[in-house]
Amino acid sequence: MTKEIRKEREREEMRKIILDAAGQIIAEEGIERLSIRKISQKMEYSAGIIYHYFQNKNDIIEHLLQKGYQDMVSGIRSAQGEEMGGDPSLILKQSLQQFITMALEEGSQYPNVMLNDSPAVLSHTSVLFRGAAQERKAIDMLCHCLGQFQHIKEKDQVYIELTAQVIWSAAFGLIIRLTVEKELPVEQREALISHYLDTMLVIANQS
Amino acid sequence: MTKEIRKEREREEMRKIILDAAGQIIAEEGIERLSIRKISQKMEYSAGIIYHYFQNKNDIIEHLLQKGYQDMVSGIRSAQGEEMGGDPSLILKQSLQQFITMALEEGSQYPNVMLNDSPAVLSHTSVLFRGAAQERKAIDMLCHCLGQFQHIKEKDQVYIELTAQVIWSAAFGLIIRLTVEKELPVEQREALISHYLDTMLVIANQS
DNA sequence: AGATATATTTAACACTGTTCAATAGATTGA
DNA sequence: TCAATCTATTGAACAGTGTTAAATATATCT
Repeated sequence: MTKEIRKEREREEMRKIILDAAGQIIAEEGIERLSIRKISQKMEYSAGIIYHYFQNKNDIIEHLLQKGYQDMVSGIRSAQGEEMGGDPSLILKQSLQQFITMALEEGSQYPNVMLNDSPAVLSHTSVLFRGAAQERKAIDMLCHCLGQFQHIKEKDQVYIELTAQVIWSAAFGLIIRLTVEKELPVEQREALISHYLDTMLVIANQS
Repeated sequence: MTKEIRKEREREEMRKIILDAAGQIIAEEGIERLSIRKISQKMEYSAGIIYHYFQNKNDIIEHLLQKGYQDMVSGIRSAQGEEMGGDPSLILKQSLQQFITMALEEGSQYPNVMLNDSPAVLSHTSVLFRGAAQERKAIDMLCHCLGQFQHIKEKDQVYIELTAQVIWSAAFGLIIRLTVEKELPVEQREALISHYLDTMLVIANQS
């Protein structure tokens, strides 16, 4: 009995070793330079073994992204947990701010993982949506937040959902933009984020 | 003299042959399956020759994307050219509608070129921004359009630019979303686009 | 201890993008 | 027209890729 548990734990440890090695390589050279052989080399194992722990290279990348995404969602959640007098505007603003900040950090920590500008990558942007049961959580949090605005209370659930989706998509587009356009000066980045937040508040505050 | 002209024309013809072959392969199998050897095979030339006409594989892809982007911009321009009584709301709505429609078409015509969900691709999303002097044109058109709204007239140029950027980013995020989430039912897609358009109009119509 | 199952390595396969010396073809000058 | 020059094109090679499968080592169980 306890054997299976230990075996499972060892298996999980090995998976972590692989993911860590991959994450390190991505951080160092970018995801487009990630290769199975490089991972195995960094792990000091042979290349073939990786396929006993992951289906393929994509599987590895998706696991990395899933984790990044999870961090972001829990980041938002903690932002919503903080006391701010129940003011929905403040909560919304803070949550979106937190989301964008974390996404951008994630994207510079694993440069070109969340999003990328090299030939081999923006591929994985998709995982932000596709793989992500986490995404649904984030949108639900947005819906809940929107439901607390005065004028939105009168609308139906579909309206709230659609609005959340639009706000969410807009955040996503902004993040891609800021990730891709590396040469954009800091003050312009901040102005853009700030204007985005203001604009989303306008949307939330009036029909 | 005329020799150089003809040589240049032949060179351009060869480049077109390469681009067409590449575009065909992408349309058939997706960009992640595009390879130099496949292009050369479809052209019925050897692989090496391609490097006499393009620097590398990316160069080819960027040329394809540049073209797609150009089409989109001129699509918006023609939408703005149409008569609609000078109503800025209508013009804005129509332009954004046109942009989204064309981007989604482009993305299904060259599946996974403009955007992609496969491991190897969303890479090229970047070109929508990076390579694109065209993008600036589109944003300028947006700014011009926004400048015609009553309450925006009073704001400064920076405000207009930022608003245009936010609207643009939001469109982009929406396009990615709709491109990636292939399984989303048509009516939901349309509801999302429609709500996006309404929301952008809200932004344009009040501060 | 031997048998069984699992972890790991090694070697191979079929690809990839890219480069470069060799060749074929056209263009030029004498 | 013939040789020389230049350019387009080929074919082979290089160093790499993801992935698979048989062989081997290691641990587990009877």
